[in-house]
Amino acid sequence: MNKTSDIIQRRREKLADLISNNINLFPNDFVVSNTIRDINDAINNSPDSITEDEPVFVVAGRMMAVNRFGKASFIRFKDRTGQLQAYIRKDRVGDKAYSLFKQLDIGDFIRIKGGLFKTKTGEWTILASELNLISKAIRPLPEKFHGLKDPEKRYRQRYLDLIMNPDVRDIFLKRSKIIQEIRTFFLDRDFLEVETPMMQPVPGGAEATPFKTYHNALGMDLFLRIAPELYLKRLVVGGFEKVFEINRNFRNEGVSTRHNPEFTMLEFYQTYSTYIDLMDLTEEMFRAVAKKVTGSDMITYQGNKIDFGSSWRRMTLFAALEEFGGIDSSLINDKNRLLEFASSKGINIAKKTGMKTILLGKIITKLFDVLVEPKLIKPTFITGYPVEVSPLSRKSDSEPSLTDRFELFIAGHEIANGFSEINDPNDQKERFLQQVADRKAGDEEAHCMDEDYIKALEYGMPPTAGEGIGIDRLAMLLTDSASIREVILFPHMKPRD
RNA sequence: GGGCCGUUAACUCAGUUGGUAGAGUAUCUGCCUUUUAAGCAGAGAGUCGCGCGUUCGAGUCGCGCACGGCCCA
Repeated sequence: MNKTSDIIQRRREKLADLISNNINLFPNDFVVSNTIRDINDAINNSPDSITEDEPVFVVAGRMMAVNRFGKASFIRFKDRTGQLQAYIRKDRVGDKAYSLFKQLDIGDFIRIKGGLFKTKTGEWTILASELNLISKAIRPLPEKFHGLKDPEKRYRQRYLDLIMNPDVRDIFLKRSKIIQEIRTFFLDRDFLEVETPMMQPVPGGAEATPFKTYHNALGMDLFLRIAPELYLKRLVVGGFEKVFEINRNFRNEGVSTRHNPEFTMLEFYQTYSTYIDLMDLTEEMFRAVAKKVTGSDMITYQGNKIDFGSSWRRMTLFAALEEFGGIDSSLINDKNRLLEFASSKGINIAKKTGMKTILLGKIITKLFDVLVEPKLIKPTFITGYPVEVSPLSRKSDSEPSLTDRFELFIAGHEIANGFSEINDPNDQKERFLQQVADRKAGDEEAHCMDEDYIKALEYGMPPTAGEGIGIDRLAMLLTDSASIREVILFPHMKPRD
């Protein structure tokens, strides 16, 4: 690592040579007037009026390939908008510029001024009348044909991945577009975009282990948020009747192809509606975003065709357990028989929850995770979640042991979670107290009491429904990515050495 | 946490039963004014992830560790 490789050593010698010839390797006074897109537009719009002399373009970009002949060269360079070939002739740019050009390397940034012509093979090419070095690369880029493949290097040095692999670049362009389209979707429906605390004194809104930090001046512990939920609902109390936030959550758990310790979540809340309305809204939003981003409402994910166009199946948790998990409905309310069933399938529920007495709801949702979730390939809303695993969801009027809640599954992944909110402060307080008791009983991910949130509810919150959608997982679906690391620019990695 | 796989030149990869470390691209030198992974001739470039062990001798065999990938929990 500390030993300079041959190739970099040679590059450094070349740099010293350029410097001694008074070449500024990092100038900052060159005007760039055009993008490669401008040039392509000109070619597409009026190819017949183009000559070697006009129009004249001034573009800049990173040199990606060079074919050198004696006194002329073809190069390929790219900017953010595309890639273009240039032809550099010694008799056109002059002896001085050409001898500088001969010392340039793949990876360097150059500026070219010139008109366009078509080569023998019919490729539009800029014919340089001026050529400048505008930024020098000291390290060599990976080889052009095979590119950069080593996944570790791709994640650690994402910039190289982005330079070398257009598919990777495309994924992140799509990710950006996904977020932009979501934002547009909600703004168009009169939602207000807000930002709520990332550092919270009481971590709430989800079952997860938080990251802990410390505020020196205030002399207090703070937690990186595991969800924005309780703050967004405080805003609903405050009169923002439709709010959304797209931002990071942090959960102190392992990394996998589906989990990164920080991930992006969309949460939104809308008054005077129910979880049923949100299912409809969710379908509408996914359809709109998929169409805008991929051009179609039929996507392919890891070989599965997934239809975002037609309406999605809705079924209860119990029905799903019966249909996909092979669990007879007579078992659903019988803890012991369910536990027997679980162990017959090799599922150790006690180990998973860490609790002395295991709640029925925990057993059911764990069985669901293992037996049903991977089979829900087509988009499916699951409803009817038990109260004990839904401490922020409104109890169902018809069946108070269940809640007005759904989760959305696509391609075997949980994508969204939504429900009608509890707006009765006494009910919410009881639920928190039960969570505190569960925590005492060994459930380390149970919710904490948030007195301040109860106080807010006591001022009155209108009937509201809210939902969270995992943006990384949505991005995985719409870019056909098997791992969450492929849709996060800088996934967390252990430092080397 | 467990299992499997990977780590060799700047990049992508070979490397046989253990016997002087290989290729392509890239780099450097020379020739070349329409190439498309340009071509021709020549050259340089390696702590084989790290450590310990076995052996006359380890990229190769064994043990441990690190980092990464996939799968399972």
